[in-house]
Amino acid sequence: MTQRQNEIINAAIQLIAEKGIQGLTIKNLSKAIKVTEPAIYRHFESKTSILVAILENFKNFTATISSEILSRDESALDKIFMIYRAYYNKFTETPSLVSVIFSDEIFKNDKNLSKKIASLLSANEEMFCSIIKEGQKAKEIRNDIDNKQIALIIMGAMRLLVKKWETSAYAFDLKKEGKKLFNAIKAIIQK
Amino acid sequence: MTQRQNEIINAAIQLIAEKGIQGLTIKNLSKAIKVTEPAIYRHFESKTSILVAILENFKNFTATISSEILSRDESALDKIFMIYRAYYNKFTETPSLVSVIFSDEIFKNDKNLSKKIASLLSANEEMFCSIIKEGQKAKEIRNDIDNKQIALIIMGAMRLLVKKWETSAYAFDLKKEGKKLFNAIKAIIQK
DNA sequence: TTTTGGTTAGTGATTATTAACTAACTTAGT
DNA sequence: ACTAAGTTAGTTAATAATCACTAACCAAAA
Repeated sequence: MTQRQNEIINAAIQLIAEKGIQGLTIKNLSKAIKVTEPAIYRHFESKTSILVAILENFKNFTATISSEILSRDESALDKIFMIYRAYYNKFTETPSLVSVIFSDEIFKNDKNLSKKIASLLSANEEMFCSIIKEGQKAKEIRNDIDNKQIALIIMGAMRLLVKKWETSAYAFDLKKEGKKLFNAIKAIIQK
Repeated sequence: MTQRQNEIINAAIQLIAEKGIQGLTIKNLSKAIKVTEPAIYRHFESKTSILVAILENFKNFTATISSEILSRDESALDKIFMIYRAYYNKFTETPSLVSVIFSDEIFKNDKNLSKKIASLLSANEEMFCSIIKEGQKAKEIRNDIDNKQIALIIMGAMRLLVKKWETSAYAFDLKKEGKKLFNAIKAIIQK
């Protein structure tokens, strides 16, 4: 990834966040980084490959944090909190990323892309499920509810909080509200 | 709403579900209902007004069920379940609606539209919050967690379940899984 | 001297939308 | 009952604008 490629990717994310996928045109993109339209093609072979790069970028992020957190010797609830925090930090750093990652709409046009985002979501789900299962075995998390249901609740709440943060135009402190939410979830699921 | 207008709206929802907002073109739409492109304009003055009609349609649905359910003399948990069920029924009836309603991406291009969908979400949130508050007063729902956090958890889980149902190409029984989820949430939030 | 990263000018395809026209049906006046 | 006028819902043909993308050229850096 060259500097210019990163610049293009960031501008693309920004554009999607502002105007939706229909706002991501080569014209808008080139205007944003102050070059002419054909200059974009010196750095990406097509518009789709820009979207692929964005997705690949985020995939790297999730792979890194999940492998790092899973390997640690912490309690299940602590692991969940660490994942929460990692996401909130990332989104606080790059708010416009939310619009891209939490919207499969964007990738619906291209089958290749929609598969990619679906696998991202399911990988995340599996991670949460396995952490919860462990927590249940260790009698840290309540056992009367299926781990899949708990994972659904945890992921769903986080996603909605982030989505609300986005629609509020990032008006509140995501990290702070995220911590509040985690405490509520902790109270609810721990044994 | 004439019959033709309804036909157009349904075709539009279908198209969005299949190919995303970028698949919703007047050409595709006219092909779907087997008329020429200009014929569409005999029934809607613009493409945007079709989206407005879809949103208005769903707004009517939510307004109807919420006024109906809120007026009943039921426990808070029962009310929540009835809301859940009403949504699941609606989505089971018109699966493609999910892609439209749960995707603000689609309406991001137009400020008027994005405001509409945001107000839909916040109206829903307020409804859940007030029901939960009542349930807390009646000592039916646990009091140690803020009603806003509980609303976030309830709505978030439902949204994610529906979203998963969509990405699975409606592969499982939404009503059945919805009931399972409700039972889990019930166990978690009741006093 | 070759490579890198830009430019100008243009491609064909597609976009939403409009103009002009028409057949079929409805309504009102005689 | 019959005709005239108007409405409805479609058509063909065309509009300007925009889309992603390309060819050919150029200057500066390696």
